[in-house]
Amino acid sequence: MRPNKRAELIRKSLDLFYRNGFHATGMDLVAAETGVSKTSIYKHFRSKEELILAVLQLRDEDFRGWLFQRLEELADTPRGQLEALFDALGEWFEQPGFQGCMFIKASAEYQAGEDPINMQSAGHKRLLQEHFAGLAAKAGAQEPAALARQLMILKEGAIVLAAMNHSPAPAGDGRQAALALIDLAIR
Amino acid sequence: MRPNKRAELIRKSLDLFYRNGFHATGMDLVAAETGVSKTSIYKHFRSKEELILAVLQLRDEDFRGWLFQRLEELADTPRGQLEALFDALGEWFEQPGFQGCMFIKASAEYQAGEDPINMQSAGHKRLLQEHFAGLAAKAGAQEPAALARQLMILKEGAIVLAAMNHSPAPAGDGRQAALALIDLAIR
DNA sequence: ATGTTTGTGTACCGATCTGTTAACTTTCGA
DNA sequence: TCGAAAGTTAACAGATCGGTACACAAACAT
Repeated sequence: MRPNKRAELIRKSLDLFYRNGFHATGMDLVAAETGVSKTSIYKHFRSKEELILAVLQLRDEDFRGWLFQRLEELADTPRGQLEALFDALGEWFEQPGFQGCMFIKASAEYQAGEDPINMQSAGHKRLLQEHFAGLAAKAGAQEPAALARQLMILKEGAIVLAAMNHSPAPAGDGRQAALALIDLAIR
Repeated sequence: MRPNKRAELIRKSLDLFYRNGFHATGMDLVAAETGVSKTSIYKHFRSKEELILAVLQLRDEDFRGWLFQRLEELADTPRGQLEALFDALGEWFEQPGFQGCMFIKASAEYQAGEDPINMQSAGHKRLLQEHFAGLAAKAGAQEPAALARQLMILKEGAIVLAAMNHSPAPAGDGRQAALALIDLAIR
């Protein structure tokens, strides 16, 4: 399979899983929507789980790449980038196809702690948290890790509520809370 | 069906859906685990969706009843009850079977805005938010609704991260953030 | 030109999905 | 005690699930 075709298969699968959920999306639908026969799919992915893991890896790279770049565009200081977090999230919430965080949904459907899908989802969150902790340290926070954990909590909560209520409003409330917490953590 | 038996069916179904997920739990398993024949189940619930809605209603009553009572036990002032929120959540996170918020998972699996399951999940969150807003108003917050929305974001984020990482730690971080936000909102 | 790899469509596998039909038991009030 | 209501088991629909077998067609390097 040409690398392009493989990448396209993963990306289209991502759209399907993101819109319909994982259990609710059958491999027949994946084959029909991607235009790749089920036989070929199973020649490159030993199971549906392996395809999901590839989808999550793409999502991880895409999302972190987008978010970190957007933060750099919005601010050029570490503190400024932390403060811009919920501005970027607000832009995401307003995108037409926004349906919440793919990793939250993945770990909700595959919630066993030792499940590879759950572990990969947790890994994504860990990478985000480490990035925020690095920014917090550069910004001079007294407890960078603690601030990063607080911002992560705000971020996940805002995503969940925005998705459930189909409203971008939680970005504004999260932003206000984040600014206050950042202000307290960095003097 | 005796009311007791019906209630038991719903409660056992709740456990199954909570542990395994909604799509991943078949009605055959529900019948086997509850001891109620599938024929009888479908005599009292027209579809799996109706059973899920009954389960969510029970969960809503149980959870709000438990949380609000626990807050009253932990503090006797409105502000104290808001401050005790993450102490109560921490207790929940440490319970053996904790697997996250049932409504977040329900709305993740049934994410269409007009889906009754999604609407019922959003209704549960709205009731919680209104309760917090009432407490915030009694506590003298300048913008009770805004504080309630911020606390909701913290709450959902802490639940999601505690479930994904199988750790009660987010309760402590959420508590610290909540105390700071409450202190800023109520002078 | 030829043989190998790679992908294709199609039909199929056994299992499971939600939901139903039918005949038989239990329960329980009149 | 009798008869309706409600529950039971068991088999069965029709569809879909994840995954595979097989025969065939295109692409490719040699």
